[in-house]
Amino acid sequence: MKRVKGPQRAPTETDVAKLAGVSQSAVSRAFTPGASVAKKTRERILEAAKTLGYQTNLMARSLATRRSNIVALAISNLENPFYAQVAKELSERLRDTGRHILLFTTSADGTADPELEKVLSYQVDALILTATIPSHGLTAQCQKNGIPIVQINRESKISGISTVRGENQRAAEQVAEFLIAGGHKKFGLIGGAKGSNTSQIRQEAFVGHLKILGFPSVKIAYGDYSFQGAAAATRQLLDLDNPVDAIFCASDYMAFAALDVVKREFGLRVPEDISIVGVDDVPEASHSAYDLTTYSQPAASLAEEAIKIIDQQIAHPGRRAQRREVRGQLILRGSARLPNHSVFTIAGKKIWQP
Amino acid sequence: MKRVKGPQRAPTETDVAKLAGVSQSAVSRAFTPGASVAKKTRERILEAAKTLGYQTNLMARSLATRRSNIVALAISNLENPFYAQVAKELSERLRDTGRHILLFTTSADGTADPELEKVLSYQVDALILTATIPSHGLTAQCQKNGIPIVQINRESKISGISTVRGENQRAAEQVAEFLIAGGHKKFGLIGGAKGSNTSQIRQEAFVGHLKILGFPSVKIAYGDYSFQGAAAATRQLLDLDNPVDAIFCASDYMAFAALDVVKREFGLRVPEDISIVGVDDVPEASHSAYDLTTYSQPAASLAEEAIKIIDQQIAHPGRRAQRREVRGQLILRGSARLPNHSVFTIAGKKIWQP
DNA sequence: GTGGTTTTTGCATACGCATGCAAGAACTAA
DNA sequence: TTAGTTCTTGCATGCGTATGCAAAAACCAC
Repeated sequence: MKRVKGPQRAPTETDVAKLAGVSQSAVSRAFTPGASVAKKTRERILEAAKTLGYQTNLMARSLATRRSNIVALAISNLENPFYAQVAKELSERLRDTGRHILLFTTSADGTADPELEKVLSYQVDALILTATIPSHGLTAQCQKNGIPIVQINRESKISGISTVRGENQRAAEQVAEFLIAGGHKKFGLIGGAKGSNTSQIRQEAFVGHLKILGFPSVKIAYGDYSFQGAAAATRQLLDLDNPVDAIFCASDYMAFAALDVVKREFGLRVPEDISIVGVDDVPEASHSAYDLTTYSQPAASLAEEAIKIIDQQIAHPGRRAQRREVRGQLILRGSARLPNHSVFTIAGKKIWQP
Repeated sequence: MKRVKGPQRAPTETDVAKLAGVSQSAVSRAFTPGASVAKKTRERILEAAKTLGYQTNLMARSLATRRSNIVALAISNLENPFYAQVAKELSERLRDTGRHILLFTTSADGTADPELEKVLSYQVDALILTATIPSHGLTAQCQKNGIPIVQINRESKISGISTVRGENQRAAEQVAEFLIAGGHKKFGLIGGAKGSNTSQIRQEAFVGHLKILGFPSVKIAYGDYSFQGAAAATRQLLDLDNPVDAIFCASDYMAFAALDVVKREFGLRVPEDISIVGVDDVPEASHSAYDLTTYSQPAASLAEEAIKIIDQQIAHPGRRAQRREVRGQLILRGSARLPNHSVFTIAGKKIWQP
């Protein structure tokens, strides 16, 4: 009795062909939808493939077809549940169309990661970035090779890059109005990274809108999108001579840190003493531990739109980059004081309709 | 003036060779560490490559070398911050050795996902599973082709699969002792999925140890590792005629749900009325919102060990599967009553040393 | 300068799959 | 039955890189 030892090589189309008594090309066609194979032959081939345990070698296929069915996903903040959720949504949607994600965790937000340049080596079909800005070189290369780039949750001035984002401006403005309606007077904002334009847009809209409405002085600190950074930023805003009584955070994740500091270190009551509002509406925001009022930015829609853009760009390579905005809404919970007017409860959900 | 239109094909080694005035093989060697190329030639080639923006085509390379430098990672619970963290750690460590992650988000815990079978098509060098059990077919195929499989945080009876896990048994026993020392008498446990052996081991150890110590009756409910599931399980344990006053949860993520329900729905004070203990010590556990007492299971170490195993298996294909246990410790925070003896504070950290 | 040793280089081929082309098989209509 | 169609099939080649082998070049010692 002979025992098989050591790793064997996986069966190839040639192996299958031999067993089924056909040519390698026939086998290839049997696995190519729409190719010309007789029904009977096809069955014979599939059976042979099954008994051998044959699986298409996608490396070889992609070498021949110049399509890998792999999409690169660059994430800087996987510990932020928002991006974890985006990753999950993307993964599931891509899977449904037979594609998979090659994961790149980039270091900091903002600047480009040299590691990311290697993306092209993998012959990916597209590149999705969350909270990451690609280098000029990478962008140029992708453009040249017709690889679409989509940024999620970041604007980009670079013309070749498509964009999917939430309602940054409207979110900031509505939060501003909401906090004013709640009776607040001393506003603070915790931005993300200074280089992040998403954060910047929200900041400008928040500050600008408050100014229009009669509150010209908004205190600003930066949390760098990290938990620790946001905690430090919160301390900054509360250690002022005239500390703020309402904080708008550029992400839920940072808002969690703000809540922590506000309650534990400063002993403040939320929302009686201070209101905290975030952006994203991650699942944790609804946990009673945080119970965070926030402007939502639905990960599922972001993922969906991003993939739509990719597919369009692949189908029509010439087409120019797109910018899409996904709708969100203000989710009223317990971390911000409710205005005593214009708040309605519909189907158990609180709505603010000024 | 001629404008370049449409996507161009990426430059190949042949292109570089032509520009540098050498053969394609020379270019290949210039990019292969340890290959025989004259220093001068190499420089000329690298320069040519640079001006053309050449990047190795990894599909072609992996076709020729039979190594893809891609590791498949299957994750069922990306929304659980513990696994997000594991993914991050894995990604960073693999990146340092020039490898990348192909992400598979599998559906439920426990059973095999047919989608995962496609893993082999990508010619991955290894397969890392978190909270996922591969099908027999997949396992067999991997064995045959010499592709190592490592499970993180799950045991496996299957002989071909390596395992990296935390101290499941010790964690459960120590938590049991700790809760007894805290004066608790009515114990509950929230398990993960019924099919999860990790959960089962913890359950048996917890129940068994409590029995030895004189508490034979432990109430059990299953949270299926999901937030909603754990919330329901908590209700179950508290709706009993004789409700529990201490709950051990098979994961921090589920413990968060338990805390939520206990506080919001039942109005209980933690830890005065009830103690909640988790396992994992995810970053969120230290947030004051949860302030969760938990037995740690360091993601970084899990990732590190998993990769070590992979590398060993690749280096020595014959070697048999390994099982490793990563050490953790009981992290004392505010969600569980402290015993009034044997608790010490060292460097700001509370330690329980019975 | 010579013979021998070591390094460097190119040629040819393999990796596994896809696909244009032409030959062969099957089928249709008269 | 035959000529004309339509389907199937195999052959040959290409995708971009790696590598064994032998030829060429460079180097070395005397």
